[in-house]
Amino acid sequence: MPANIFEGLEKKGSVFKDKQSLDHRFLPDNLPHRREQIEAIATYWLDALKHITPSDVTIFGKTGTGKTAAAKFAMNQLQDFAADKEVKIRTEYIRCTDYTTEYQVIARLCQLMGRDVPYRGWTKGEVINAFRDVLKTQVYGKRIILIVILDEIDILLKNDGDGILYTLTRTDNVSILSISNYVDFKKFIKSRVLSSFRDREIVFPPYGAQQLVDILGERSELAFEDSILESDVIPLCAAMAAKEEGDARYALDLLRTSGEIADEKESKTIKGEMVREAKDKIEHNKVTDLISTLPTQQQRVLESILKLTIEKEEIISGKLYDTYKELAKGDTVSYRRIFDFINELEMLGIISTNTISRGRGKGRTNIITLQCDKGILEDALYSV
DNA sequence: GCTCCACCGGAATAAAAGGGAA
DNA sequence: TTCCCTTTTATTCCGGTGGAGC
Repeated sequence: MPANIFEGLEKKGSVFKDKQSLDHRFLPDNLPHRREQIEAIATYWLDALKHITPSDVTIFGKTGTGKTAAAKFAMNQLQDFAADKEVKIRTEYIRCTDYTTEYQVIARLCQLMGRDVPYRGWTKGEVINAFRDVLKTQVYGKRIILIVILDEIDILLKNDGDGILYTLTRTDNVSILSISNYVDFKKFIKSRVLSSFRDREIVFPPYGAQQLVDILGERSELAFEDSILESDVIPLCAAMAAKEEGDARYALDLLRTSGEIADEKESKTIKGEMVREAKDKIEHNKVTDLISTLPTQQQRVLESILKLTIEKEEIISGKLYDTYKELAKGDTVSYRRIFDFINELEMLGIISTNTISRGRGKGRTNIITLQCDKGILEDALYSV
């Protein structure tokens, strides 16, 4: 009987020196090709050091363009710089996928600033009052300045309306840095709020293949020992990610997964073919994870879509609902609900829809197409 | 008992584009 | 050919219900 099971596994060795630096949440000391954007943020925030509430700032850009990293980077720099100055600046980061309503965000802010607030039971007004009360705290004889980063704000606005912006913009020592994936997220903001939300916009363009190579290069120095990577690995990861709209997160994922595959195969080096393998694996995991967290009814909808796709039927919304009713056997929700599900599935990128009109007498319809691999979906759906 | 909020569905309204009138 | 009409469904609006934390 061998000793501890971990002992044997630990001895196996690994291509990684520091795997964490390939995590997309890892914040490196240097963000290649984002200096301009970070400086732009810093310029707007300069006011805070003079004790003026900075303008609100909005960052746009697709997934994996470094928005969150740049914002956090700027935030840390500001904190460092302000530390020994006679000005009290607080910066708080909130991801709106974790705090999905105005109430939750405000309550979270109170918590972060040391005021305990219950999750439920209080009215929205009470929480807002508590929040404003905390902000009255004076340091060096002046009020503190609060900079709130609202990451993925489009989710919050879509879910809960623009109340959060209304509240925050009307609190005078608060500045908002919002991060959005979509340029048109302002359509969720009503004009009465928009007038007080005078934001400066910063756009984060997708990374090009060469820029991705630079990023991966820096990270791989942290993550791997020398001469682990074969020369074509990084360019391959970069090229694949560049195709995915310049998504650096995806590029890092590819590199990390390739490394894991190398470990599994007990290979001393990472080869180009492993990147291709990694690509399939990531796709597979993404879909499987996503689907396992979906509510039952939504899975049924997806099942219906899969069934119709396999039968090579053109999927229109009416037919989809029929199929769904068949599959769900009585335990159904209304078409109204399915409509929302379809939207959510589209947001997740599993399906895509195209509404067309068939002309006079035939009306409108939605054509739905599956965006992910049939086989992967089938596995994910029936393996749970 | 109060509030928030996720989930739900009915009803009203908007939209697209082929068909048919001019 | 042009332009408006029709149809059917997409989409929005809005209010109800019930569980959960307090």
